[in-house]
Amino acid sequence: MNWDDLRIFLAVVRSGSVRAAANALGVNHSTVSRRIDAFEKKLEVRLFERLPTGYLTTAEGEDMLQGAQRIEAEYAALDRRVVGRDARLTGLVRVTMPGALATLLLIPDLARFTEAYPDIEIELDASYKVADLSRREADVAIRLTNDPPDRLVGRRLLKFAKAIYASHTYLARRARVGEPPSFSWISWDDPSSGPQWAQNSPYPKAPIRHRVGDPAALLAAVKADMGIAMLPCFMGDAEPSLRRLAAADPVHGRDLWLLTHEDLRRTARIRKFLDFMADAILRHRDLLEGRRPQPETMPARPAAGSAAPK
Amino acid sequence: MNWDDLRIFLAVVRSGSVRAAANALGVNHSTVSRRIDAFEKKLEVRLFERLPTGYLTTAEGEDMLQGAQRIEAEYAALDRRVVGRDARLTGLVRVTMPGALATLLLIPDLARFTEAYPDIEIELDASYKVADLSRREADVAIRLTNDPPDRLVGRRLLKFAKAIYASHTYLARRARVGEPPSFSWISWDDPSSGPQWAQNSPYPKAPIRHRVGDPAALLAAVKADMGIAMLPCFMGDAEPSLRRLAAADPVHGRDLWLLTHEDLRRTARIRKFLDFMADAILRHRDLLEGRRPQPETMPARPAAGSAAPK
DNA sequence: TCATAGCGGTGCATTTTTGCACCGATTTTT
DNA sequence: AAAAATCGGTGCAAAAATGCACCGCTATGA
Repeated sequence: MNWDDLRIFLAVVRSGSVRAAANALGVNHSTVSRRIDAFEKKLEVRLFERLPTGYLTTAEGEDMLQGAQRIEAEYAALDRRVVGRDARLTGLVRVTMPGALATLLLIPDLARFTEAYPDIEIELDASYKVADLSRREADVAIRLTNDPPDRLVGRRLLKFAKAIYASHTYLARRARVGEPPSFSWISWDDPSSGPQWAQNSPYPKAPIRHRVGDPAALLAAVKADMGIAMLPCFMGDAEPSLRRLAAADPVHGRDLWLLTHEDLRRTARIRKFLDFMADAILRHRDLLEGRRPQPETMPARPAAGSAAPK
Repeated sequence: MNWDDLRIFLAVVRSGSVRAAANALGVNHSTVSRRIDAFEKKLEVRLFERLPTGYLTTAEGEDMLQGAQRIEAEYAALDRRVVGRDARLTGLVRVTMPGALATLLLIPDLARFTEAYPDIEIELDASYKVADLSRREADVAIRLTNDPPDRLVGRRLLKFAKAIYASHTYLARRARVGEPPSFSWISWDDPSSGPQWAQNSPYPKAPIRHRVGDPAALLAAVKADMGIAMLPCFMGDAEPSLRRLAAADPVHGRDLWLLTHEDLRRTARIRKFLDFMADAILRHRDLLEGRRPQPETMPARPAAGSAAPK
């Protein structure tokens, strides 16, 4: 058996089509089609049904899946073992972090790192997908969580702050002195927020009028006077045209972690990257923890009472 | 990582050279050389030192070995799982058995099996190497043992008999009536026999004059009047020119087993083969258990006492 | 000492694998 | 209903892998 066939097999099982698998594998879709055909011929087993919408794994294919996954896990462990012993400051570091954090804050720090270590390459995944570090989908994760996975090691750097923001223009129009504010929410489709977060907010009566799935777009919407929104403080406080509402302290829902896999923590280039980025992020600590608000130019009073959502 | 690289790596570690590995893998030695070079370049690790006498695994290569072996074991299990579900009476069955048993007894039975099942192919390994059935070096083992491995399933068919034989001509020359016999031993270089077996035999004073490493050659040497030897009864009793000495019962050292791997026992073609060969071997039971001695034409008296070796 | 047998490595030809471009079918979106 | 986007599959050219034949080196055996 050519052992590489299983790698193709797994990609197709997971992706559901030869084209998606080809994308994941970085090869042409015709290659995947032919590799699966050859693999089935060799085993004399039908692994997939060919449908117009893609490949459907057969019962025999399902039957191979657990064994294939164990093999994949072993390859990943071997790979980490090899990479883990690399003492050189050269090579690739794969990094995953929230896109907004990258784009609006940390890209200059990444740039400084690559200048300091010209033989290290960064591959940045800012897609919000949760990378599997055991399979080296990423080597380092900068992640917002209160529950880091057991297999990962790293540092809890700081408490990540959010607050409610609006534009000056919006406030001038919607929050006149002596009148209750007539705000509406722009919400972020964030699965980690429950459906009641607006009701638990300082503006429970404000309706959710817009929904935006991308944090950068959310920021743009607030700046465009479309409503109020809960934004990370590093985003909101960096914009002169925006103002915090609810003069109370911002909320600290989750922590910001800097994580890698146990097997990679001694990899020289990864250690350097971790140390460098810990340092860089801690220099942004006040901004990230919400201690750099814009000076108030037009105060707004929130409704009495309720704590803001996480 | 191209997962097939590990298969090449393992073969080289085990074989000690690219040429031996190429033989084991069934490819050209230049392919192995290039594959290892490419693998090392990809990992940026030196796995082997190149010596004039072959490849020597480096510390980094040794470090990968256990992981690689686990991966190999998983592939083997997957392979068995796939083969184990094969309900057709077609395909290859790999069989291992002692060469002498094949050549001098069971080849006609194998021939009858392949006539009965024309779509099943037999690959016979009669090399005396102990095949690893978990890696499908063989699917079926006909094996002399008193300690079958736990992972294998099968039947203990019969007690395998050996006895001391000489040619008629030899006996006429060396065992005259009224005189102590002046025999010498031809021994088989069998690591499973201790060094004292001759002293524990009925002819402890007979010196070991010859050593022969191949059972077929041992038989030929006895027929050529070179001495006496312990032979399997199915060999000795089938030769009219030979006679048993020590008229006592032959010795039954080990049992004859018919074995396969647990995962393959439901493979249709393997079940058929096992049933067929069990039947065939049991039809040879009397011969294999030593109950078909040639009629004595010139009896010889052994020294009093000692049991024969296993 | 010399012949033989083993070894690793490589140029070139052959074979195999892969990518490209395209096809037709089906599903989804406008 | 039509356009667009997805899908699986395939002919042909390009790229990669492999085999063949050979080289030079070292170790072993006669």
